[in-house]
Amino acid sequence: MATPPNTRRPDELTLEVVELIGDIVARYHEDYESAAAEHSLTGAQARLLSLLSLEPLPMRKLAQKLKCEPSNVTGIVDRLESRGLVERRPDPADRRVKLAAATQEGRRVAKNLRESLRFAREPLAGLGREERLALRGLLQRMLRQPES
Amino acid sequence: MATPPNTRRPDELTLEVVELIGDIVARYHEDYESAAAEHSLTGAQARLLSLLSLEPLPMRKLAQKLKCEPSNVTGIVDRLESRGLVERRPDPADRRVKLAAATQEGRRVAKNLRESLRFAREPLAGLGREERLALRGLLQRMLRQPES
DNA sequence: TATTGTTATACTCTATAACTATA
DNA sequence: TATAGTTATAGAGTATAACAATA
Repeated sequence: MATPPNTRRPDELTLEVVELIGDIVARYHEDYESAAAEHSLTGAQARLLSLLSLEPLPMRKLAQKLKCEPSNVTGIVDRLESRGLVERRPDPADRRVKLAAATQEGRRVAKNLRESLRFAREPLAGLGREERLALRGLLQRMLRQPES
Repeated sequence: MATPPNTRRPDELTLEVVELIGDIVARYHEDYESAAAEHSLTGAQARLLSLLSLEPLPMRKLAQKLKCEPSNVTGIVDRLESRGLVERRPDPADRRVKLAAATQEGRRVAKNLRESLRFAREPLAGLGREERLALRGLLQRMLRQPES
């Protein structure tokens, strides 16, 4: 028999776990925003800069990754560009495309940002290696669930 | 000897777990925002309404819980009030205070909102009872870590 | 004097629609 | 025609500072 569609009301344990995840999410966000603020960045700017610290991306692609409209990306990149953290380059293959890329300074800031994320150290500090392995496995399985 | 302050660079496994948590956070947020949008609410409005569905709160207290300035709460409550989901009541004990409270309709919307949070069902659907118990334990221990 | 809530202001993020330059 | 990026616009969230009412 196939698994029935999951339309039942979640049980007590599930709700409890969902609430805990909500707490983790809140904690993660606070840490992320305050780490960004320490570098005079907004959350959106920090996320975009972090993406670009890995590789240059077309504006369109950035919008997809940030899950926002392309018109928003223009403004965020504008602000980062005016601070010298990001630059726009032409795409040799398609003259319509502009590639946004982190400058050297931008990569430096992105690196500092990553390292100042307290969340990376503190909440996990109470877990031993075995527990982190277990947590990793559980999170991986959760993320492997279909979108809908 | 006391445990040394945790200033070391996080190891590979920790970074991996942090990244997974980042993915979970992103997924949770998408779901939360889209559940809110289905009820024509913004994320901030949904969070505030959810708080008030439990108990009436002074504007000041709401700002603390939402971790924003009190002046912002005025606007969010204004918008919810204009839709009949929230109302302001005087506090008999202190005439400076205004208590924000969910209306009956507001509580109904908050309940729907909670139940339409897909995150409560799907990502956890792949985990059995034992795994959920393990996850709960791990998350609880993470949240028990000090703030700083 | 201190506190509560509000107003005024300015900035950022957001979506939508219209525009341009390329393809 | 279709696509990439931009501009214009309007609404919402945010912090800061100043204010009225109350403690």
